[in-house]
Amino acid sequence: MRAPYGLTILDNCVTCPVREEHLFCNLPPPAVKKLNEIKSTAIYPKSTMLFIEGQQPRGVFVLCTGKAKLSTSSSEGKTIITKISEPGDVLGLNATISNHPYEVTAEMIEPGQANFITRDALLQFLREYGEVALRVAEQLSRNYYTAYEEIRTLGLASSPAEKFAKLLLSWESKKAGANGTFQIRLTLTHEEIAEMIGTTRETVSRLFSDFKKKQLLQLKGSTLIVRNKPALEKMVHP
Amino acid sequence: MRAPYGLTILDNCVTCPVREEHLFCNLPPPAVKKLNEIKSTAIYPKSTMLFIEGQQPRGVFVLCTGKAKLSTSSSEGKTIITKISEPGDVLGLNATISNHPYEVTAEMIEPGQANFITRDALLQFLREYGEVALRVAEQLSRNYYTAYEEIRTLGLASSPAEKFAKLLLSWESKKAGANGTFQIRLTLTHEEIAEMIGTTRETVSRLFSDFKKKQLLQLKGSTLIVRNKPALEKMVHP
DNA sequence: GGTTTTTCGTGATGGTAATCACAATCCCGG
DNA sequence: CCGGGATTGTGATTACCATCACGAAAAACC
Repeated sequence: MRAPYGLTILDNCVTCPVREEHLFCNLPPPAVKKLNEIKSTAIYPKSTMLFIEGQQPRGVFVLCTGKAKLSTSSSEGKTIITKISEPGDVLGLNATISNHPYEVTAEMIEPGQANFITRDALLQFLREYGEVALRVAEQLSRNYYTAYEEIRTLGLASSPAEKFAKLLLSWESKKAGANGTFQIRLTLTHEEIAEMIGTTRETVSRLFSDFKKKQLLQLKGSTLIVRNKPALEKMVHP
Repeated sequence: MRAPYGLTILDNCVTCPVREEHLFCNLPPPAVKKLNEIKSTAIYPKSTMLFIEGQQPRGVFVLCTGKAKLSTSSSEGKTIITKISEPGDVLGLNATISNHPYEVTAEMIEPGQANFITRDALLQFLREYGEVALRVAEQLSRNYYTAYEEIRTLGLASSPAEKFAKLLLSWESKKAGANGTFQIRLTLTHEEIAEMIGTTRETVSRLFSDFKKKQLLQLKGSTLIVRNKPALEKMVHP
């Protein structure tokens, strides 16, 4: 079974091959069966807008492969990226549950597969499987904490350098490293990084230069190597 | 029945004399009865810390009278106020439900009465009355949207003046006004306003001067009169 | 009522990062 | 392999606001 863009469709993708803390993982078999009935799977190319800030919620997307960026914009075109979603994440949950307009725009930045579940089907499903509703509440709560962390970053950090350091550190978990060193694949542009920490593209460029000069950082192709994690941590809590 | 600080204790305060959208209002009588059994009512003087950021959640406070400010601080002492809570608000719900540490500090800024419900009792109560659990999910979702609005304010507004205008406008709902004019009681210090919009006390002082000079604002004692709402709106969406 | 503490107004100064501008590079598609 | 749009590096300039500093005013406290 071949899909466009050279990606293979995963059949059992609602219960993605992902970590167990995710919303639809480790469910009782009947719930999984039902989920598979109401989902619709598709492959989305890069730059696809899954949904746009302000739209009435149609339902949720469960990301199986690829990445999506969540952002919100002002009328003047200024944009902040609030999250880079990864496989296993559920997009649009808040809006769908509360029936408020989507509060963010979700755009694929790496092509990938996602399952869509309509609002009606999801609500019906939740009514049927109460234990999943509880998981939803927990997920909403986690979203809330993420939002709060963003508030702390934007409101409490005093300089772009501090926010940049914080962002770098937040990337560590992905690939556990050793003695104060870790590396990750850098898939974001400077522009996008700027939108994540509320500064300008030029400032991000200069931050990269500075951090390289200070031996905090190293760039090999698209692999970013953090060489001095303790120093970054000192910048965040000065 | 007299309480300290010249306030009268309201007996039926879980179902406060407040608007209907609140968490514990319009419940079926048995639920109300149960609530009255598990709550404990007290009057808190000004400056009381109901709970502090980072503490393990003990339970929720339902504010009946008075006001509380919710804030979060960095290690260097910089503080942002994320919300001024009013009668009817439920404080500490997210932390209590998810059993994460309180993400904010709640401090009374006007003395008032609140009902405390321990975490265990609340969870037990929610298990017993499923329909209330749904209300909780909705409340969590509302909290999330509030947090998101804060992110937009901190991340997208370009100048302190814009944030200040936005804050003033957000105060309108309290007392519906007429033709582009409304007034409110101003109970916050300049310092606190600064912490709400992420700037300094001095800048807030200067903003008040500027806005008065531009006829946007007027101050009579502690009553703040907004004289030109359209102009403020133009500042927010330039 | 007088004293202390908190809050407020306003000037002077400097640093920092936004803005503008343009060249260099990278990267993808044909 | 080549061309063109996207991305990145970096200098020069400037505006804006944080910071410091201090006195005045207001509020809280005995």
